[in-house]
Amino acid sequence: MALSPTERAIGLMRQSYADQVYNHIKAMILSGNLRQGDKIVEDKIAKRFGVSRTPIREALTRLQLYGLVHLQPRSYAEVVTIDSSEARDIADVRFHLERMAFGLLVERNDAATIEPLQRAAADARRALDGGDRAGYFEHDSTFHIAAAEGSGNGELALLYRRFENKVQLLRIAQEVPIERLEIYAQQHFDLIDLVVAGRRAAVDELLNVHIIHDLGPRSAVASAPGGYRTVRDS
Amino acid sequence: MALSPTERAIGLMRQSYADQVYNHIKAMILSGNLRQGDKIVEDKIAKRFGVSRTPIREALTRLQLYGLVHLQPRSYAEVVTIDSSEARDIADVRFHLERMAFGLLVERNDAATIEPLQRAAADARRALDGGDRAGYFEHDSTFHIAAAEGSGNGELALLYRRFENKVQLLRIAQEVPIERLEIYAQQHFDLIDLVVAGRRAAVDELLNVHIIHDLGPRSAVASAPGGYRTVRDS
DNA sequence: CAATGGTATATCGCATACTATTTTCGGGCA
DNA sequence: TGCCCGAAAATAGTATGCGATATACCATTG
Repeated sequence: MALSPTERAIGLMRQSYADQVYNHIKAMILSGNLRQGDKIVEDKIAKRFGVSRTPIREALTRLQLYGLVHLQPRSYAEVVTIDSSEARDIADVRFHLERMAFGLLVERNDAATIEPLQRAAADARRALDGGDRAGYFEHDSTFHIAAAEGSGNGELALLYRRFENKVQLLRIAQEVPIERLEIYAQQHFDLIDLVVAGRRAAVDELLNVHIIHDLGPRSAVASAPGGYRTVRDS
Repeated sequence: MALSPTERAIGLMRQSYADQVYNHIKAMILSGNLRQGDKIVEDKIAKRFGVSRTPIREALTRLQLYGLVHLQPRSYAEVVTIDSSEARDIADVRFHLERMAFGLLVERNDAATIEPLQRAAADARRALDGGDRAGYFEHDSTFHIAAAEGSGNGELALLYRRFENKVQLLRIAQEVPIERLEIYAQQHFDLIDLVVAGRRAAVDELLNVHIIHDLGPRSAVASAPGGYRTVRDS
């Protein structure tokens, strides 16, 4: 894994080993190659990547702070396991963060800001039509992250991007049936339409449906008049 | 800083050096001993603490992820500087997180959950009366963290505790005049009263005033009927 | 005197080695 | 047979050293 002469000659600043390892392990977790509860041993990974434990440890520290791995002091690390109660909590927090993001999107009412959402929504549908489940999840993430980014609030974007890791982990574990994914894919378009129409209350309601879906009752937003039924009914 | 025989004999599991250093630097930043933009050099800190750079680096990595320091690759680290635009963003995000927390508190309507808030509010007032500015900030933090903890949503509590670091950093930097702190201290009690009274809309409005205060216009929550004027007017 | 370039210094990134703790596992004992 | 204990293995925590890169400083030139 040492730097090749070519790489050095080109001189483009490569990522640090810690960065690369971080991205790789994260991808392994979020793609399901590493499952919840799987043991992670620094030495093993170090040998696998051909680097020392030092950058591995840094990567694991970051993964811990992003909530993807659990570091047991003096013992080994594990991929976090999310029980159903935590899943509820995550969905609730996510709902509130996204409500903020979409609220700002409605206020901005800017076509250029919406464009990445449309692209992601379209990509997600295409992936689903092609039976590419992992691809769908990818674009689903992109859609929601684009909303946070488009809000214009950098802190929200930052917070959401981090939080989204856990959401993705959850998505993997839940094994949602394909028919439900179809519904989600459609709701992305519906959300965009409602944002463009400036129907803030309806956006909130649909977001609640989209995010909390069937995790059971708790913390629903109060139903607003003129809520979400079929889109384009206004 | 090596472990004394006594410490080892007692056998109480001490924190790792990395933990201790993390806590110490964090405290230095949040107490104003380290100011925004101050240079942080691993080797210097290592020598100061009498440990090697390894645990220092781990601590700095964590501080970076909590948004308190900025790590410049291959160069030295700095305490983050928050400009006024970021300050706005932070306040906005904080408002939305706290609105969620207090909303759940209202729903729970549980005296035992409220108790820590009352204690923190009282402590804050006492500190302020005693002219203990740092003490006030401490208890102010405790109050809001207690709200997040009391929400019953573990993820929210986690997220908020992390986010609160930046809020505290901001508090230090802003040098809010003492008269304003007086107002904040009172608002803590008002918030509790509104929560107990179950007046959710009024809680939202007061939270907005309490958190966004005078940072300029943006993202205010819609004023609800029967909003916040003087407390106990219901 | 300002701008530019080059060299010295400061500082980090990573590898390696050692230590301390935890975990595992097998054998003796009730 | 089941359990406890101890030794061995596994594993993380920390120290140290070297090499790479960024920063700072100074000289040279226009």
